[in-house]
Amino acid sequence: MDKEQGRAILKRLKLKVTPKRLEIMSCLGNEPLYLSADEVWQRIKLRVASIGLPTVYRILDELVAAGVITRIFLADRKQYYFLCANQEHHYHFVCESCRRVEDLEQCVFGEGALETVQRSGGHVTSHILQINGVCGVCSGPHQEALCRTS
Amino acid sequence: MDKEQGRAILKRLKLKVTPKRLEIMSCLGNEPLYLSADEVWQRIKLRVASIGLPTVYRILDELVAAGVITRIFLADRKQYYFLCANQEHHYHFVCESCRRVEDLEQCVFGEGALETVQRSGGHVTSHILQINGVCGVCSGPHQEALCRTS
DNA sequence: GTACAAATAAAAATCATTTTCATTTGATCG
DNA sequence: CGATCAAATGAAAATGATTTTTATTTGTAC
Repeated sequence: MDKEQGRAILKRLKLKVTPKRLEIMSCLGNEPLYLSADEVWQRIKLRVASIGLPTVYRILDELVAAGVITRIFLADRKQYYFLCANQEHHYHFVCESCRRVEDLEQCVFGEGALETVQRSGGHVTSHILQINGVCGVCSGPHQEALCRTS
Repeated sequence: MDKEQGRAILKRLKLKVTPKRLEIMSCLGNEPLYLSADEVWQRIKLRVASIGLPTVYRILDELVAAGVITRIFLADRKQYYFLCANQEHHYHFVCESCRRVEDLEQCVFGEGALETVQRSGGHVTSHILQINGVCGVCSGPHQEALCRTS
């Protein structure tokens, strides 16, 4: 994710191309881990003078709403953000140890669920499918949780 | 869910049988909707003298940890709680309009996801599968969102 | 009944997130 | 290029769900 890609995405979304938006996209785009808003802020503060945390939240919300980044819910009630290069799959395996996110190749959202709802006249507006666990690297015998950030 | 059932559950969990725990289980057990901690509090306050909101949170956390009730995550960052009579299925369709929860008969968590993770040496510790939408009743032509609480 | 660990009340603290409002900045159009 | 205006931002404060702390009360087992 370079500046030009970021610029193109913002243009497509009809959002103004500002240095802070570019920095946030660049930050998440070059980061294999999911980050909290505060963590994004800490990282780009070094390069963008005087950006406030509320601005980070606003931009992250915009990008989530536009589908550019994914919001990840964990049990600590904090929200995390992840930019997935693969725009086709929307299911992730998130490692609770090293925070890396793996794409799940297969859509695991079976048809049965949709049918159950539709049969009774309802409709599905959204769903969350998130598989939590510990990835192969972190499960290795000698490096458990070694790659943990923070 | 009557007092005797609640008492049996607490005994099995090796938790003390207290009036407040019984009231909270009774409240959720007779409620077809998912409720916030505050809403549970509002309802049982009427019947249990002087129960504090922190106690409600503590008891709800215990019951979630024990698997008796389910925590529901919505976009408003509040946590909701639901007691599902069916202890066998763990997938729900939650109506964003009337807050009712429907059981999804079929396990929609495909094998593909598990295999992808296990092939790389990782393991799954938990997952969230929650389908949000509007149920058949609320989707009806003349009563959209009419049954919404609050 | 007694003893002791567990449960609770009450008040305050925590802290991620949002709001407000004044100021600045990017995009558009001449 | 400069003017214009809506959009974007900074800074500070507010919000509000949830948690912590500590002293007191209450189940439970003996």
